[in-house]
Amino acid sequence: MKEDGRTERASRSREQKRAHILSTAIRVFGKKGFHQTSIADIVDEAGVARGTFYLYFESKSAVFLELLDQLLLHLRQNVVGVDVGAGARPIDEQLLDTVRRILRTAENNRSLATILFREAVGLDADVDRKLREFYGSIHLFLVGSFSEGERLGLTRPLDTEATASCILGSIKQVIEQHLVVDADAVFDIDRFASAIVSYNIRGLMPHTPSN
Amino acid sequence: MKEDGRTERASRSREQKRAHILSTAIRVFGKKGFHQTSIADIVDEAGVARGTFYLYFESKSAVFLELLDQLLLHLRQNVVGVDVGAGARPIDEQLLDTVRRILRTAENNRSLATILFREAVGLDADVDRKLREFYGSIHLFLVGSFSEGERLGLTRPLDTEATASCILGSIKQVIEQHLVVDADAVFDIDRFASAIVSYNIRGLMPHTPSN
Amino acid sequence: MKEDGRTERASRSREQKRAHILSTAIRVFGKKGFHQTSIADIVDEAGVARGTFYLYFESKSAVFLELLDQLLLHLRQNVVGVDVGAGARPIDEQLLDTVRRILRTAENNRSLATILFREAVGLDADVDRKLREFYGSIHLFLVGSFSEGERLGLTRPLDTEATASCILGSIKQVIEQHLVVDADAVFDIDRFASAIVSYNIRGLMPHTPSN
Amino acid sequence: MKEDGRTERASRSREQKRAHILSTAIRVFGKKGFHQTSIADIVDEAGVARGTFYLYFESKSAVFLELLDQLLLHLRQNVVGVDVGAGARPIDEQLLDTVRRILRTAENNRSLATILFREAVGLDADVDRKLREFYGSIHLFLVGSFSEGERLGLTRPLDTEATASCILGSIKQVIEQHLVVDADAVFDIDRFASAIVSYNIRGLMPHTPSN
DNA sequence: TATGAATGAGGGTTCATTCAT
DNA sequence: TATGAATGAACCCTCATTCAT
Repeated sequence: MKEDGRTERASRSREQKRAHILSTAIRVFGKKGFHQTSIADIVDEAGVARGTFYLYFESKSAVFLELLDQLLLHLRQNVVGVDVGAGARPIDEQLLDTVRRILRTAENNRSLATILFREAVGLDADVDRKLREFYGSIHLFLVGSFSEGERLGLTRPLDTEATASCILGSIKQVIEQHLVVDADAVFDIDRFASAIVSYNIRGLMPHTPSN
Repeated sequence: MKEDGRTERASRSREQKRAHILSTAIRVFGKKGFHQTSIADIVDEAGVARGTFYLYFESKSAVFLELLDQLLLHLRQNVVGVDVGAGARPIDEQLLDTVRRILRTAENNRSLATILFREAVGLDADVDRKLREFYGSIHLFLVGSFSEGERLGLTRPLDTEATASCILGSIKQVIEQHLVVDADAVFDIDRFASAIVSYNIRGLMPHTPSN
Repeated sequence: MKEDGRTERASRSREQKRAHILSTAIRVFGKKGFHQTSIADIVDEAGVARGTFYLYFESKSAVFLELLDQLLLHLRQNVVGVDVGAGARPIDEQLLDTVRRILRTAENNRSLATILFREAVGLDADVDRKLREFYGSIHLFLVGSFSEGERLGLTRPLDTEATASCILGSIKQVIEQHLVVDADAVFDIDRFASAIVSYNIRGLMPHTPSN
Repeated sequence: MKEDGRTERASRSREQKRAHILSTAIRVFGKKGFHQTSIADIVDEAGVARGTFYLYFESKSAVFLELLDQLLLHLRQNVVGVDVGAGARPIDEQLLDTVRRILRTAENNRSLATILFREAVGLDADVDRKLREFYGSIHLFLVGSFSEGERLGLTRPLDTEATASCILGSIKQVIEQHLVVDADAVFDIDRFASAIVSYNIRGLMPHTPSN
């Protein structure tokens, strides 16, 4: 039977509908919060039947976990180490780029970011673990970078763990305050990225730059 | 009249019972989280009847709001400006003391802090407003301090708003990471306070200290 | 505090309400069958709120298990061995009494019996196990009785297991056919008890009685 | 016209597919029970699409009704009267053959028999009526046989109705106990048929046979 | 005929809150 | 004031059945 065309089309449509429900869920979760959002809210907004939701997602928690994964994946891709090789671009420029990418990702996924910052913790064991792993891996990455930086003389000696928390917290707070709380204000990525890097760099570098 | 004594005693007892229920609620919320905690959990643990709870608190949200108030009050009391007058103690020492007090308050109210960091956001409109006000006032205070500091030549020119978020985020993250997430580890207040201040000061000061 | 009276009264009332819901459940299950009965049916008929049901019973299955226990207990109490001692009443009279008691128990709990015969099997693992245990213990008891009877020369040599099934089946079928299926007909206990015993005895006795 | 061939083939295939689904349903119902079996279980196991099921059967109940019909037909064919004419084989041999055939039918359709005994009653009105009719007709047949037997002096005077229930119950219980409950044990047809007939005959015959 | 995505009524259960005692 | 039984709205989820392709 030559059903490829049909199957393929169906498959495409399946993907689309799944994506449609997922993006609706993101929007609604972002607007009302996880606990305040009922399956009814999502399916009403998405214009599908109650049961349809369960064709694509196992449960309310499952869809949340999925959109969380999606955001964490985006963010992870933007956290990269700096290139310290000869001929590499200046470190502060590299850092600026990284922070910019992170902020841009957050801005492009404002609903997701809102969810991440407003709801994600304390939801359920799976979500908690996932978040701990995510922040844990970022934390670990920063700790490693500081050790390396110190070895290369790029940073002063630091309490690497505490400092990693400080930097992580800086970025989180900027996103939370200026993207999530002040949801209606424009989010000036360059401004905030510069401020973060400038603030952080000066706190890390062994010598004050001449400028 | 004997009435007075009775009333007073009753009144005292009323306050005590209220406090008893409140502290029980703090404990239970801290252990299980807000949504996972039912009124049944609280009254069972407190050893009072279901209805009694509603004699002292309007609702589940109301009790949460109250314990939130309690924590925010504690914290607010510890955020004080530095004394820049002649003969004042060195600024970094003053800052160190402030951060120490904040961390100590968090440690002394670990359940409350846990709730604050894990549950408070996105709960309901009242809680949200209260948190926004709290962080907003801290933020404002920091912005004001930076302006003043800049005027006095104590800090370099800064994006005051963004930098305020960075500092706030640093402290929040240290508490969240090392007090809430690593709940079983010892929380070395002096170490973390030093790290925070050291990290922040060097990022703020116009000139690198000589050491 | 002298709350004994209140507590006691409350306790009594609690028992009564529980019994009320249970008997309602028996009636409704008996009328509509387990699967066709919803919690809504029971609480509507009992005149209590949905949630009230769950104050007294853990689940729909739990209430079923409980009423099943109740009936099996009644029935078990009526299955007793015959007294073969000197001066004991004639065996057939004793058997007649036993069968009469069983049938009477079934009649007095017609709804329960209906449920037992119409619904109980295949419902869920717990129920299944309980029924298997019940019939198994009856079966075992009969097998033992036959062995003993054979030893005493009271019965002819038999395939004890198969014969136990036959007798058990006889009684079950009489109840099912004449109490459950012909629910509107009068259930003449004496007649059916006599028929069962007469039919069974003659199949078991080593010698045909002279008449 | 080639049409015929195609139609015939299609028709054959239609019948085959129907039979395939039906036998799958029997297997699945027998394994999991009616209520625990979903349409999804059946179509998955059968390897057809959900909608296809409804091309061949009206509903879940309808397919159950049909497989019930199938089993009842098998069983009905095996319940035949004894030949009392001159030169006929001994009555007990004839009865033994009948019981053997019944047990063999049950064994050959173990899934169906399991369904019959574990699920059939209380399912829905149609099934109930069908079962009542079936057992009613067997019952009627036995009652008639006893009347005839009494007239011919082959049986003692009996409460024909009650006794018919007893015999029916014996056979049912043996099947239920030893084929359905002890599903893993070997089902020794000859043994159980002998036991049933021996037990029943001696309970029915006016005189003890000389052996 | 065959498909399988879509439907939506209906299920059992929970729990914050009320209120008669 | 204290009690705890009672309430019932709201929740998440299932699944027999339908229907566009």
